[in-house]
Amino acid sequence: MAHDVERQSLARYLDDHNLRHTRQRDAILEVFLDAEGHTTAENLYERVRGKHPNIGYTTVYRTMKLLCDAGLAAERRFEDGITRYEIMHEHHDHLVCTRCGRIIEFECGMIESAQDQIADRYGFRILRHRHELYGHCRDCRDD
Amino acid sequence: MAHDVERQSLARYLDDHNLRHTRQRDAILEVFLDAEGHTTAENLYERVRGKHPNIGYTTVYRTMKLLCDAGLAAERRFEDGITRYEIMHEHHDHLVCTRCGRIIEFECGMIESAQDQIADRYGFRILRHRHELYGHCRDCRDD
DNA sequence: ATAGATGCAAATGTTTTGCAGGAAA
DNA sequence: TTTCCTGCAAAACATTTGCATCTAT
Repeated sequence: MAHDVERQSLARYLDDHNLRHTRQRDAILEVFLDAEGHTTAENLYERVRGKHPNIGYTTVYRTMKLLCDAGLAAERRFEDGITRYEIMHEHHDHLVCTRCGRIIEFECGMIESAQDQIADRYGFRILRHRHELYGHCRDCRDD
Repeated sequence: MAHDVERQSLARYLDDHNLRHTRQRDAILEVFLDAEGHTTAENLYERVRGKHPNIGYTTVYRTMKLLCDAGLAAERRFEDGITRYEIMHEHHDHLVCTRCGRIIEFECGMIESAQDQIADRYGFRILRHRHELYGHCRDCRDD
């Protein structure tokens, strides 16, 4: 069965926190993992509705928050103001195509260490950051 | 008289676009320039009300949009979801203290060129970016 | 049996829009 | 006097909350 690791991970988190294992949580986790990308609450909602026509937005939002707490998902908010959820994995930042909406992940050690230098300069302690490059992807650029 | 350059700059923009020179626009520009920082609409609204008790939020928002179009102001939206306006000047990014709300500007050529390299790698054309470092400033860190 | 979860409707909070009256050119 | 502005109230919009009901344990 696919997504077995994640399901177990969620089960463990629920047990550890005295939370309940419900069919809605299962369904949302499944749909979230199938997307494998930067999914919106709306997209999740519509797709879960396929299997569970009565599920509400509320449950989608609450469950995604739960998945974030459980370390399975991460919230991202780009310029359009809509929250997207991605499957949690190593640290990275994003390129966002403002034409087709494509989101590309990148990672750059040079930038990370430059950030640390800047933080030092100002006596600042960095807890997290947000670094997004907006523009046109290979398929959308005109030049 | 202070802020003379900016007032003239606005006047020129209004003339060029057949827009009107009103006392509200004057007042909001004045209050915006006095702040010299990353001001919210709420803050502007409250301070303009001191001189013009009847002014509405609508006018603040519309005027700030105008000042952005005129190249005098720039909009920034950090993690708290509230739009802040800063006086337009050379390109820079921000350190944001999540305890006291202090905002420090920084600029780093090394990061800029690293970004260009990343864009090249993906065939991406960067139009703009957002780079924010969140954490605790010198006065707020505990370690 | 009971703590917790769900889903609807209503609230939230910031920003935007419709519109009737008001002011600049 | 005509075009643009203003300010109020209401809308927009994504997300959250109150609450009565349901369900996992």
